[in-house]
Amino acid sequence: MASPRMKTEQSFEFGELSAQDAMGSASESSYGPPGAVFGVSPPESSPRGRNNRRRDRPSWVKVTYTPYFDGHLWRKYGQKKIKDAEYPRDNGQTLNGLDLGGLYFRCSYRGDRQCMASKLLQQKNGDDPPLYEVTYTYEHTCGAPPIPFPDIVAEPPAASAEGLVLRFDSPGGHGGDAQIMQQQGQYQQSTSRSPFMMLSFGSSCQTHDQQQPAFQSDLEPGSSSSIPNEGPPAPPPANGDGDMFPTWDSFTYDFDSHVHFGDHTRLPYNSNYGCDDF
DNA sequence: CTAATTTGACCAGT
DNA sequence: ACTGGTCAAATTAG
Repeated sequence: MASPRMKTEQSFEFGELSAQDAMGSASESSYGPPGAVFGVSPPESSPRGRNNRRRDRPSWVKVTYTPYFDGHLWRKYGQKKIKDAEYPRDNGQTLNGLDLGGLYFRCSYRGDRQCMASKLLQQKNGDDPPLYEVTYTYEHTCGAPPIPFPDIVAEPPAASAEGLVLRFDSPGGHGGDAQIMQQQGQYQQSTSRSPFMMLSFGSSCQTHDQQQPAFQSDLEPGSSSSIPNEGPPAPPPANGDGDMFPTWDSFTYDFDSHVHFGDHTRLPYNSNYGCDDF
């Protein structure tokens, strides 16, 4: 074959979406595009850009400490050193000795469900617990509900302590709480392959039924953001079934005392395996 | 063996 | 022309 590249990408257009979340400040973040319109036609047209100009693509930014834990399974499909990126990635570490400023991920179900959700990770600062800016593009159309995860409470190292204490509180009492002492720039790596931070918790992943038609998200329990998607904004905590968490992607950063982010996910993008393993 | 990750190249958008 | 974003082949890990 002489066709080296055959790309079949998205092609629907959106009005205009810009990152209005956690812009430069880790005060709040949302997983779902604040004003995005979902449920658009599937991709089927110009291969790589045409109707879906980069500018027209729905995207929203999220600042988090756990870019890899957002409740969805991602597959890395590329990385690029962004010119403006000052920080390569994890605590100054490089991937295979490579300095990169952006990691590109796409939904693992893209091939199966034509889910074109993707995200771009960019380290925001070089702090000890590096802050990442995650630029999400397109909503998840795979229908895969975000994987429940306990709330994470990151407390800054004590006056004399050097480690970072991460507390995983389970909202619904899923028995998912653990304390991880993170030593200076020493994340626990699961596999020799994944250069990213991986934390192991003893939380049991719930068998998330596929009742969720489509992934939902909300900013905060208090602010009823209007997501023109469907269904009410994340219902109360997993009181009964535990389908979803209230603040799935809410994340509050308190420099005053501690970091609070309900950014839950289960496993690193490392694999496709869902919670069925737990 | 299968699947995911890595890496360089290519293409599109700005 | 440059940068960013995506793909696809190769490699590695599980």
